[in-house]
Amino acid sequence: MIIIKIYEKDNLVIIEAVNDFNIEQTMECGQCFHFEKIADLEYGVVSMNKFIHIRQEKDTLYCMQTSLMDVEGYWIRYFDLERDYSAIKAHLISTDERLKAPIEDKYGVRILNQEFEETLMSFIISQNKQIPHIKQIVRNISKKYGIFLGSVGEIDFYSFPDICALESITEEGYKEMKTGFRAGYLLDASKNMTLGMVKREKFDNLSEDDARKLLMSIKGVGEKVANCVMLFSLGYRNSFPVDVWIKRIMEEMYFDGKDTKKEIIGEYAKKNFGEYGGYAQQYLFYYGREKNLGK
DNA sequence: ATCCAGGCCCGAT
DNA sequence: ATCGGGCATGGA
Repeated sequence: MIIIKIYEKDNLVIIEAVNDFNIEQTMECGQCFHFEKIADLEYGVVSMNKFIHIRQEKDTLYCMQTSLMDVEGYWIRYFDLERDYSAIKAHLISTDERLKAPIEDKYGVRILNQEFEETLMSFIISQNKQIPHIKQIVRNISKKYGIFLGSVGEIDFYSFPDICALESITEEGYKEMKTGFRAGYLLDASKNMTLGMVKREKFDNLSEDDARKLLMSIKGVGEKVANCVMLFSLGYRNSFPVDVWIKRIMEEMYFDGKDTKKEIIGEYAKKNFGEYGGYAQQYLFYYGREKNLGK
């Protein structure tokens, strides 16, 4: 049972008694590309035409440039603060001792509930790119096609274009955003969304396999991107994306350092981590990437 | 300079 | 079914 206290004071929204949460770990672990670090444990975050300026001190979150309504109605769920991560972590460690170090080191990671459209577009952009480049492209697209939401010092924040705004972007437009060969993929994704073949509501009652199949009907969306979208925006917390990093990390930790196909790694995760696969993946990914595991 | 990045498509076996 | 080359762009 999770009990957090939310109230308004001096033009701030304060969230108290938050456990298993670290704003830096949650933002920097690689699941999200639309935020800026302001200072230690202080971030500006954009999602769904909303902006929040948030600072953490121990188990208290100070929310600025937002409202009580948005914190209660949107950000609590965005940061996944209503979920009992102590139980999740205890379960994972009890099923696999090897997860203990990653989980204890990255104790404050939470899987965000991100907006579907932006997440899909962002992870299409992510292929064959490094995280800073991905952030830069998302920033550029938002600045050109989104809406100004606010600023902190010199840093301006813009919304990622909604479906309506996406409709106006051509393949040339995406290329101007330096998306390279992904421009055609992005166009196909936005067409699928504006024409209604792929939209958020369609996933409400879809099995994991059907959801993945639907996402992969978009050109430029393979298994890895589909799994990321499912995990980070559609609530499929069992989804275990296997990228080059997770492949290396899993080979080192679970396959005796031997070259192993992504498919085999995915099957291993499904069998051993089950419903908690997504959490395991994120602890392993963040921990392993920072420690350069397998390289 | 060469290599590679939170991959995927496509054509050749 | 599986494998490898190619792909835009930018940083190490």
